[in-house]
Amino acid sequence: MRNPSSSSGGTKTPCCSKVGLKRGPWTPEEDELLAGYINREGEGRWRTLPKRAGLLRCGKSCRLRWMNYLRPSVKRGQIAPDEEDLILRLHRLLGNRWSLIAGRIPGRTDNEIKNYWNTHLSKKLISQGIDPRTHKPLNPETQNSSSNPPAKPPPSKAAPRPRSPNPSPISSGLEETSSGSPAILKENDQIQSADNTEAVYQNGTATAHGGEASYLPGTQHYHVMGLRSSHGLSNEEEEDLNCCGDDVFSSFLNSLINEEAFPIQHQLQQQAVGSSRDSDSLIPMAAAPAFGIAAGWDSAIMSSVINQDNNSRRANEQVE
DNA sequence: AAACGCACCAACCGCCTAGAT
DNA sequence: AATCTAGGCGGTTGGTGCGTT
Repeated sequence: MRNPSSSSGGTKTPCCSKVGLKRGPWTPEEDELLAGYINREGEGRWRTLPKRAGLLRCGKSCRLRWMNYLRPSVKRGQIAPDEEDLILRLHRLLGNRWSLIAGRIPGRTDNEIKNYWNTHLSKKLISQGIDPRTHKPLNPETQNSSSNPPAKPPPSKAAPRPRSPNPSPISSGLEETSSGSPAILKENDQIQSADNTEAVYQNGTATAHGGEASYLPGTQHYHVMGLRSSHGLSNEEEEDLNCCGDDVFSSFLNSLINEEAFPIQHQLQQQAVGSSRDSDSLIPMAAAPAFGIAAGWDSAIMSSVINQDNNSRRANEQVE
């Protein structure tokens, strides 16, 4: 499928030097070998798994095949309307954190959700005049006339799907500031929000001046805004989080996901927009109102989702 | 019937982080 | 502290099928 020698100059991981390894679509025989081996021996040690299982594949390829296709818990078939709705809501809150989104939709993989987003939902939003990245109206004028139907027609069919080698810097409103630089909070970092609310991240606690105080215990080195993976928490930290309010965070997220939360959000956003000239701020709806609140929401959301992610992973492990 | 273009999605790539040494 | 290894993530690619011309 791809030319192995085409990798450009950068450092190669051992896995990338796949000399004599098979690539491309998996055959039923390979699937059987892989599934059979994992059912006998369990997941893990992906690098050496192919050899032990008698496969001429790299470990990454095996892992991907198992995770996205062969796992018993993977749900096949069409995305249901309620799943689609959930994806939309979660994406509005989380941006392109596909694995986190997938963690809240049982049986769906991050790859599947990512593909579905790129091929269906982003187009759907565009056709509704909504920017799929920010979930804001594409045409600023429609922002002032909220009751109007989407005025922006979808781009012509000729518009190619995004394959740019230099994708837009805005991958997610949650992790980008209006200047386009990642908003990754470290200890004592300060962020100036659109409404001049200052947020300070101190010693694992995100606080806000001029906004609502918030908390996120035990995440000193975690990317609160620019969350990258779910590995930020040690087991102890996870336990801490679990014992001090996973349920609260989870239900909080659920309430954000649920329809009834959005009127409040919208109201707050209107206030923020009204007090800010930066109406193009990339902070998404969930984070737009006042940064102080947003920081708390983000933290809560991230925390909740991380735990949900871990919980579902544990559940999956138990099932398997 | 053939050629063409588009949409879909499985698979790959590069990069990052955590843990081990 | 530095280096290595493994696992995981998001972005991107390209094969394939299907509809249109």
